[in-house]
Amino acid sequence: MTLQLHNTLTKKTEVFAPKSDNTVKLYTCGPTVYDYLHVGNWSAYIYWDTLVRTLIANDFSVDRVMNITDVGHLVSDADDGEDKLEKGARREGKTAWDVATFYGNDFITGMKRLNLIAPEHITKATEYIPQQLDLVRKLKEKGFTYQIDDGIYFDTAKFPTYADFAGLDLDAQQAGARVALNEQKRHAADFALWKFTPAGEKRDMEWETPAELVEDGRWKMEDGERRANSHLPDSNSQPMGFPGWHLECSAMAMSILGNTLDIHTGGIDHIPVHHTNEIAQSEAASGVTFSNYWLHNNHLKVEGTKISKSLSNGYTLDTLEKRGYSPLDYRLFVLQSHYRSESNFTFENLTGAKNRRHNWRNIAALRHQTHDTLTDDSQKEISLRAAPQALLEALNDDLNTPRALTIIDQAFAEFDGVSITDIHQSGLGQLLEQIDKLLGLALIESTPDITDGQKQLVVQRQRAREDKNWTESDRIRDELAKNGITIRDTVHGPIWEYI
RNA sequence: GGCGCGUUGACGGAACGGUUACGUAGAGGUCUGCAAAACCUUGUAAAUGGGUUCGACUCCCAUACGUGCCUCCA
Repeated sequence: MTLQLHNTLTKKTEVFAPKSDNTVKLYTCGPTVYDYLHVGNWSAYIYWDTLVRTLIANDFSVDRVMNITDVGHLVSDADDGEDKLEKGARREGKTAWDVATFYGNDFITGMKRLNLIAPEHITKATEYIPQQLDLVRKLKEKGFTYQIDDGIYFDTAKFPTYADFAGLDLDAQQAGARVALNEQKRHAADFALWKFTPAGEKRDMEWETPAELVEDGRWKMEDGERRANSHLPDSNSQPMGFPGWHLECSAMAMSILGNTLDIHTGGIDHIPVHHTNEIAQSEAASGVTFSNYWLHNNHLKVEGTKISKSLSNGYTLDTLEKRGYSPLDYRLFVLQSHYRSESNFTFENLTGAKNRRHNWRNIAALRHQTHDTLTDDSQKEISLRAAPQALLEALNDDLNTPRALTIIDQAFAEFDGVSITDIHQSGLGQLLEQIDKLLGLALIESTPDITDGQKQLVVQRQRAREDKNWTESDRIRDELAKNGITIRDTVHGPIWEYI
């Protein structure tokens, strides 16, 4: 089965093929780094990591850009539209630059903890200001922009297919809007490409607005005074400004990957605004399709409700670890749900995933305790041998991770009650490699062999048991337990496991 | 107010117009030096009400509940 993906653009599940050659140009909307990422944020990156791994397993090479939004993303419910980074800086008594660096680094570290493959390009919005200004320039030249007091806006009416991607009914939305619109905007859906720093303010992050982008006379008043209610600064200075949030993704994606991407991924919440705007500004500038496939992950709820600051339910990786869960336990938890389904996080559910991973690790440890059997061409272990391919097929079916986990359970179930000498070492090893390759669970890395000394103890304990020297055998068992090893006594002999 | 999505057993969660999903947890039993594991058995899931069909968890309609978006929010 070839790879099929559900494409938001066509609303269908389609066979995937990159536009040209074998390289997949992939763009993933990254985080805004004004705070720690919570479990909901991470779930998206786990799903897109699975996409990358599936592409690689299908012999594609992947050229991937992920942005880090470190400027321009405005907070909600604020008519003055404060920048999240600037707000975070005030909260912590730092500059916006410090805040962005701190949480940006935490994001990179978190990716490693979750065993996520690093994108080829991780780009910060602040490092692509010239490219973003170029895009504004191009849009202005083509007549897609207009300027009002607080910035340069994209005129959605000039882009007739604006509402198509999300299936929006713009008139109905405008009629039912809850918040007063910016009176100067021509349409409610118009969005800022470039915002001017409000008059009298000094932002941590701001750049000079190139003169040719600013409509003449808008900020230079004849009498030298700035216009009433204007955000523009005094007459003699060039207006300072910063990019609108949507602009960065288009600018970075196109300047690195070219005008047309193969796949663009992001959260389901981005469909009506952010991705709609990306498409509009990108295609207006380039004249070609921005991305051939769009993939969207559904949201994770926590204890049945939306993750929100006020509920303090946005658990971080650190919170999970303090409660005794590895990031990989969380990774397995996320994979239990399909990326397009809404899922629910509870610690009870996370415990289920943790126990499942623990059981899997002990299956993985069997490879240290068995050997290739000479007569391995028996009828046994049929699904063990078929499992690596079945696993890939499950993921090729629109990243069906829940089915992939079932396949693993069924393959592992063949070891139940089987003599350890009947387990085919290389067959098990190949399956483990495939699991780690596709699902990033690090089963091999997290299951080291025990030491020679510990192996000796296992043998000694077995001898003591055969001599019915229970005191000695229990003593050895306790000693092993101190090192995190336990023994299962089976009819076929002892098997060690991690506690 | 407008537009959309969802509702599967204790919990999580798939597939499928007719066959045990699977996992985690629970109960009973077998086995066992003890323990653990393993093995066997077990609970009679599809929000509610209609409809289509030989047959629906699966298709259609309605209701209830939950939830998302409509702002430069995400």
